[in-house]
Order: sequence, then structure tokens, then C-alpha cells
Amino acid sequence: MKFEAITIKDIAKALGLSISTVSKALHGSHEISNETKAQVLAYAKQYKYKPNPIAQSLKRGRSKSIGVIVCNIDNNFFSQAINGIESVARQKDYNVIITQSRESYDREVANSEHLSSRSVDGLIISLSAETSNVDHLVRLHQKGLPIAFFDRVTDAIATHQVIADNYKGAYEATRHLLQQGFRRIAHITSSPSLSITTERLHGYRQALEDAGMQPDQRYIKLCEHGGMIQEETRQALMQLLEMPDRPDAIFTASDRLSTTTLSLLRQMRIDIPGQIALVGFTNSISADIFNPSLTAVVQPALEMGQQITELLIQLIESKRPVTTFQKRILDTELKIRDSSLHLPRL
Amino acid sequence: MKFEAITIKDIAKALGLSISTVSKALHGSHEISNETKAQVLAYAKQYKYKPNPIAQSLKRGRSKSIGVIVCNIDNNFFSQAINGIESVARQKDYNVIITQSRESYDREVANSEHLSSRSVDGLIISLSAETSNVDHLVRLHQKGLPIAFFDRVTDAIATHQVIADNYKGAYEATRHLLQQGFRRIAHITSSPSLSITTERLHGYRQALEDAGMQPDQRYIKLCEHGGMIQEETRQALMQLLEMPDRPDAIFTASDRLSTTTLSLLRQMRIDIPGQIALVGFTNSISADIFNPSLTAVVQPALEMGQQITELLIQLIESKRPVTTFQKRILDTELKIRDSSLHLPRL
DNA sequence: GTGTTTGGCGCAATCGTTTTCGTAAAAAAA
DNA sequence: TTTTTTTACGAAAACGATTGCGCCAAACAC
Repeated sequence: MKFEAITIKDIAKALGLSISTVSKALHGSHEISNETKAQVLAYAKQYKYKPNPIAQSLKRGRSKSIGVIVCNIDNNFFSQAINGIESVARQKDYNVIITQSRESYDREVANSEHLSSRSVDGLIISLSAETSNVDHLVRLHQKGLPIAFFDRVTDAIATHQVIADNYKGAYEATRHLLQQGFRRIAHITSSPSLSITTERLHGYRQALEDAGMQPDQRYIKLCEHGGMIQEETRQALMQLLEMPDRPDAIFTASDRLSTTTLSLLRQMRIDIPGQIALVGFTNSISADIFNPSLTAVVQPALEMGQQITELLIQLIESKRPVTTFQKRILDTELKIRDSSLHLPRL
Repeated sequence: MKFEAITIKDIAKALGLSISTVSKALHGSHEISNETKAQVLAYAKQYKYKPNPIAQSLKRGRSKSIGVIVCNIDNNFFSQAINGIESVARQKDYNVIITQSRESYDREVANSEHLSSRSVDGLIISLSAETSNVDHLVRLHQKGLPIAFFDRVTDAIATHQVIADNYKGAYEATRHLLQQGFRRIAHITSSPSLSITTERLHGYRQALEDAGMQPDQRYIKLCEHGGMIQEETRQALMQLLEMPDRPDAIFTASDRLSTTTLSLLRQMRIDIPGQIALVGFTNSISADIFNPSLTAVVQPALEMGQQITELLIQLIESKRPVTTFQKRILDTELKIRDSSLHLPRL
């Protein structure tokens, strides 16, 4: 079964013209008389001629498609970002091919190679939690493939980046907990190799220090798999809960960590925020119907997707090699809800 | 900036062979001596030769990619389904191009035409809420483009379908509410043109009738935009709440309607399930941390995505025209949580 | 009337691959 | 030795579109 479309050759035959004449007519070349142009255009319109993009890609050496690698699409942050990517790409007539690394280094490598061999014109990437080495991307980049990073970025490749203000987001979240009167504030975060981890960790630490407190390493839990493995998150949480001076608040550093932590605490029948308060990075559209509603650091995911796509397309379409790169840092928003309220002591 | 890869021609030149010999060697043709094959293969491996998929597509007339049109990806049902689609597609070496209709008929038409002109080999579709006419798809199908439907299907095109057992899911949800002692059970659902709407409505009605009750049209609210427009859902809900014999339970028919309804009820400070119980179709991974945790009809989204992709690829790769089609109906699961508990009257 | 310009179009190469067909040399059969 | 078969390879067309170049005829200049 296959899909037969009308080609330039069909038009040429039907009108008794040569293939090149038709092609030029369709492109409005001055070499072709208005008469012939009109004739060709009319015929093309009538039979709904659409140039075969595959043939065009082959000829032009560009496929008008961009590849995207994120860890996961069933996560509101990334699905919103993808909405942004798609909207800009479509508007500029690029196709988007989405792939998921599921936080696995191996899948990220496989996807990047697969996409580049599928001749995407460029790549948009948010690194996987397992990725600490970006040689696979360096290779592609050196061969001339435009790459742009968002969210989880690396400085090992000189290119555009779009991130949220992770430092400030984390700082504000932590300061908010401090202002609410919490003192033993734990932080559950992802793999230390991720840019977002270090930035958020930094914001968290700085807020504590600015409040005259000494960040305590025991209160910081790293989850290498970024919440993809629930057991890992559970253990991190258990370690916190079993401490003699157990935290009175937790700041979680990602969407999945936030929902997983909330879910686990509820399963353990731990009252939030009564026994432990919770603030998390999350773009979940349901954060206000969680139990309790979840105080969240919200990233401008849609805008991030839009901007990184614009930057990538600039890179792709640039005639001359680009040598100066942008690092855009977009503002986050702290949405205060019930999970971080300091209840009066009973 | 462009990405230069090694071609078959480069290999030919380097080894002093002809292009066709190299091609045949790479394909293991019997026409080529083992010696030459080994030489070519070694060279190809060393220089990481990858056939240019665009050239292959042009030659073969197939692009090894499939298009997907869903209303939305930031919705756990669809993102899970896409996970299923991707996993099967990737395993069979197909690319997946995902697009969103956002419940708009116009965008669905535009996307389907764009995808077909981008020479996808086939299309997987879940219809938009606004779509009542599928002529745009009929046209493509008649031209020979393989199409397969999941979730929101149509019988206007003879092809494979994969759906959840919407009738049974709705029946069980309604029966559950009845068993809990609720009597005035309302139903908020999507556009009546959608298959899922009629099937779920049917299950809802039948459950009431089997309990000796007469379905009351006033308790059934249709949202043409399937929850994409919050105001529409709000009005439907308000109409229910303002009825003299206001419902004591609501059964919502889709992911977005469920979360929106829950959110609205909470904003109005209506106690769930005390004043109104709630059961919804949803695949939200956070349903158990909602407030209250949400009793849900869960669809096997991943499996649905996998199965429809297998069926589509069968269609694409079939040598002879396929004349018998499958309609697979997968089981749903009712997850009972707090939102539907009948509390003792105070 | 000869020479030059220009308008309008077609030829053919090209992108990278696949595939049919032809052919030279080597091997086998006569 | 001659004929046939086999082996191993190359030439070329094709997929659909783009584009530089060449060509013919009409229009113009002189």
C-alpha cells in the first residue's frame, strides 16, 4: 500500500512543458513567461500539487526537521516545553521529532545518533540524569550538527542555552520555608552531574547561609535517577525521616521528585505541612488539587521551549559560523499553596 | 552550517570500486565477492558510514516515519499512549512525528495534510473534540495513506481501531457510585460527536437503567471542547450545582474534565465526596495525591499505543491491500479511592 | 542586412541510494 | 580448443526537485 502524489513531472507531461520549466514556474522565476506561470500554477492548484519534501531535502541537504531529546514527555514541564518547541517549529515550517531518554545515558546516546543519522537539521536537548559525559554530543557538534540545550545544559559545548533561573527559584523556595518558620529544611534533588542540580543546590544553600544557617550535608539527598526509580526516592526520604533531628520541611528539586515525595509522605500518613512542609519544583497543572495543594516553583516551560527553538533555528539557518552564543535565563515563579504553610503549634 | 556525512560514493572512491558495488556489498549481495564485501564493510565501519535515510526514502518511496495526531500531549493518557507508540515504532525502526490538534478541527485538518505532505508512511489518530466530519481523512485514506485510529475513533473509514472498553468502564464507574448509595449521578462529558462520548454515555445510562433508574437528561452535560476551555466546563458544572435536586455525584468522562471539575469544586469549597462524589476517567499518575484522591477509570494507554502502532505498521508493510480490519477493545480498570466514598450522613 | 541583446524555455547534472542490466574475465563443460 | 556457465563487477536509470547553462527565436541596434 502506498501513497501516490502528483509530481512536478506529471505537471510537465500534462502541460507539454519540461520539468525545469515547471519547477521554475512554481518558484516564480523571471525566466518564465507570465502566461506559462499562470498555467502551471493553475494546474498545480487544481491537482493540489505539493512538492515532495523528501526530494527537496535530498537536493537541499536539509530536512527541515529538528530532533528533541528529553527525559520524559509524561511530565508537565517537558510536555509544556514541547508545546513551545512545536509551536515555533511549525510556524517556521520545521518538523519536530521527539524522543525520550527516560533518564538513561544509553538511550540518550542511541537517540542522538539515531536522530542525526535521520538527518535532522538540529538537536534540542535536555540532558538525562545519568549523563555526565557528553562526548557523544561533542562528536556530533564537531561534525557540524547544530545543537541547543535547555533546562539541563552543559558548558562542554559552546552553543545556545535556555534555562530557568534555577538559582533564584531555589533561593526563593528555601527563603519562603525559612520565613514560614521552618528550620530543618532538607533538599531532595537529582543527579549531581546535572546543571539544574548544582544551580538549585546553590540557591538552597545560599538562602540558608543568608539566614545565618549552616547548610547541613545530611539534609541533602541526591537521586541519581531523578525520580524515575521510585525506590531510590523512597530510600532518600526514609533516610531523612529516620534522622534524630528529622527535617521539618523538604524542598524537592524536580517534577517527578515532588510528586513522588508527596505521594510517599501521604502513604506514610505523615501530615503535610503539619509534620513536614513541602515545596517543589513542578509544572504540574494539578498542583492546586493535590493534597495538600503543593507550593511550587514553576518554570516558564512553554517560553523556554519557544526560545530554545528560535535559537536553534537561527543556528541552523545562519549562513556564517556562529561564534557568540546566548545563555538565556528565564524567571521562575513561586506559587505558594498549602503544603508550605506553617501551622500554629498545637 | 551543515552536517557532512560520509556517503557511499566516498567509499567507492576510496576503495576504487563503483558505487553500485559498494551498495551491493553493504547489502550483502551474493554478486559481490567475500573479499570485496569484507573490505567495504571494514571501511564503512571505520568511517561510521550510515546510509542517508532521505535518499533511501526517495528511492524506496517510503519514509519510515509515522505521523501521530492527538489533541494534547500534556495529558497523561496521551503521553502514555505516545510512549507506547514510540516504543513499538522505534523497535521497528520508524520515526514518530507527533502533532497536537488541541481539540481544534482546523488544526487537525492542517496537521493531517502537513503530515501526509511530509510523506509519513502512515497516520495514527485520536480525533479532536471538534471533529464531526472526517472527509479530510477519507481523502487521504482514499489516496492510499494508511490510517489507524485509537481512543477517539470513527467508523467512516474502514481501518484498524484500538479503544478502551469505554462502555464497561463507564458502566462500572456508575455502578460503583450507585453501590455507594449515590442516586442523583450526573455525567459531564465531551463532544457528542466523539466515539468515546457515546460509548461512555451508553455505559452510564445502562448502569442506571440496570439499577431500575431512569437516566435524566438534565444530569448530562456536554462540553464541546472537551475541557480545553475551562469556562465551558465551569458553566456545565454550575448548571448542575444550581439544579433544585442537585446531583450527589458526578462522573466525568475525560482526563481534563476530571481534573478541571475537581479543581472547580475545590475552589467552590464543595466537599468531596461529602457534598458531591466524583469519579472520572483519568490516567493521571497523580490521582492518588489529589485532594481527595480521585476514584478513576484508568485506560491501558501504553498498550493502546503499542497495539495501534503494530496494526498501523502491519498496514504499511502489507504487500496486498488489507480488507479485514481489527477493532481491539482493551479492558479498563476502576481504581477506587476517596472521592467516591459514601460517607455516613451526619 | 548583419550583429547583438533578451526573453523563454529545455537539457543535463546533482543530491545519495537502489536496482536492473550488461559485460569482461575466469571457471567449467564440451 | 571452443563453447557455455559462473563470478564479480560497473554503467546507467530511477526516485523528485533544483539550477546553471545553452539554445533558439524574436526584437533591437547599427
